[in-house]
Amino acid sequence: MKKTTEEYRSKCPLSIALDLIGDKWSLVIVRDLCMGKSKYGDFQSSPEGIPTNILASRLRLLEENGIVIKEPYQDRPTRYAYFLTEKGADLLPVLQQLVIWTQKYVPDCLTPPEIFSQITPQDLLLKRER
Amino acid sequence: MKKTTEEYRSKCPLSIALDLIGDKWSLVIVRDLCMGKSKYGDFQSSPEGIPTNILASRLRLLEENGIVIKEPYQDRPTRYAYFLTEKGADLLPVLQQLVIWTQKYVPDCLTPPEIFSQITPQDLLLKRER
DNA sequence: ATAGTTACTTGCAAAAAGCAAGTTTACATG
DNA sequence: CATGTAAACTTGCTTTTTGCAAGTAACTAT
Repeated sequence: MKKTTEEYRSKCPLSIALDLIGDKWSLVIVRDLCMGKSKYGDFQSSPEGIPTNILASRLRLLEENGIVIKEPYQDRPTRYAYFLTEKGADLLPVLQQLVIWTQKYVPDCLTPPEIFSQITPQDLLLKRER
Repeated sequence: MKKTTEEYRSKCPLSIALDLIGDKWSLVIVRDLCMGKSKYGDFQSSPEGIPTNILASRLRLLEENGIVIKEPYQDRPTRYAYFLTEKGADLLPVLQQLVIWTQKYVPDCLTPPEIFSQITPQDLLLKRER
């Protein structure tokens, strides 16, 4: 995933998207955020087993790119919970299409909770506000 | 991108999709195929400037994963042109959603040809048959 | 005969990923 | 009070992947 200051490979919107979130881990974190996870340990406990240094660096990059924001959820020590921004929530249709594709072509993959295919980016943000 | 024989990180359809095409280059090649490019040199000449060894390895993996097929377009020496399979063409909605997202959030990106947002996976395969 | 084209492969250096261990700050227990 | 546990990271190091440059093979054109 691209550091914010670097240049894009081209001005094609597809390649820019891949510069920003085109790696093996970023969208896995976004998926977890869509499913309501918000703390560091939540992401670590996902079945893919993301290495902790990669998780920390991806959260930083996702924040730099305006896809997530972090908010303190306690003091002493200050700990942060992570949430999707509108920009991040708008990645949901991308995730949904990826899931549809895999479901069609990869036999032994799981079926996500029904709600996953039904929610919209707005739903994710509304959940946030409550 | 995943070698065909390896295991997936999990059985989640999202992470499987990323195991298969979650890297910086695979979908750039799929984009070019959607736009009618088919020869090695066509992919090389795209503005992103894919390194030739990466291009060769990605075409091999995309073929192993059933996303592209190659067909000889001349003999002496035998040269192959690459085309999307149905599985590959069905990645179009993913690309379209990625483009919508970038257009919404990244100011100075280009607008793809109007046809790109209008075509369907079936159109790509029909084009093939002619 | 020489140069050019197309589609690659090979070798090597640089960058990124992955693993294990360590650090920090605080709470909980005996 | 000392020890242990937990959450959220960071650091160090090895392995893998990427990226660049150069080389190769099989023709075609001049």
